[in-house]
Amino acid sequence: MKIATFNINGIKARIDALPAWMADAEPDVVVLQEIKSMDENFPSEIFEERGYNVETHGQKSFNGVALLSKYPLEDVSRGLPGDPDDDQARWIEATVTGEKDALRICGLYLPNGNPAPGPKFDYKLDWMARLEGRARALLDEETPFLMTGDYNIIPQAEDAARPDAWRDDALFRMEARTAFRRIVNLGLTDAFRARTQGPGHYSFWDYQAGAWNKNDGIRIDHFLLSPACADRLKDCQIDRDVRGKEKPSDHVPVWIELDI
DNA sequence: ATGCCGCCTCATAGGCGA
Repeated sequence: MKIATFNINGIKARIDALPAWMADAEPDVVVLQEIKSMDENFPSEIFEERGYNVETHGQKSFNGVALLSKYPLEDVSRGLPGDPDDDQARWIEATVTGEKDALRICGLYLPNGNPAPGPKFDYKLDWMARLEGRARALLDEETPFLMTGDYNIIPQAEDAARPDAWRDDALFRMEARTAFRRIVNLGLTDAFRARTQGPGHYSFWDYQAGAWNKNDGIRIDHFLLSPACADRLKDCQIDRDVRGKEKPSDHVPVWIELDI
């Protein structure tokens, strides 16, 4: 089962590039972030015509996550538990069943948190505490699971071309990295780092200042796998070439292959 | 020190992103 995550930075702007990449990559499941669309305006038909089931959790103008899956999407749940006043659309989860086992797939768009310090950074840290709570709850269940999406976290210096430039940024500040590390340390596996070590692997390049041409990127789109899920990991890759194509998002897809 | 670029919208300027 091939599962991909992709922050598309607006479904309307990626109406050609997203299906083009999917036709090439042939993922079984796609976890989308920043659809920037309300549910009723998401062009589900485009994907349904290609054999995907579609579940969205959208909002107007900002944020928004979605699941596209060739397998049925069961027990769909929207919104990260822990704060009934949080109306930002950043979390969706569903169960898919492969040939061997069921898998709980959680799609997330973690808050950016800039400027830091400040209320937006506080919201990011609060959100990460809730994410840790959800991870703990899922670990108590029997179903293997993964949590994937745009984490807006640079885990280590090797995950940025210019780590010094990010030192005080909400994506790299110690409080944010520590919160991420605390979640991983529950027993989850960073799928990319389970397969590939060393610097120079990025999933985001800013539109500004020629970042792509200079390969001035950061790795902020991640797969965290539960122990039972990590046992099924066959591969994890970043589709970096997508950044150089026509009208790209500033993020590229990251995908895993699971024997499940 | 800031903007760079590109997304969005009760748009044509301003908020947001990373």
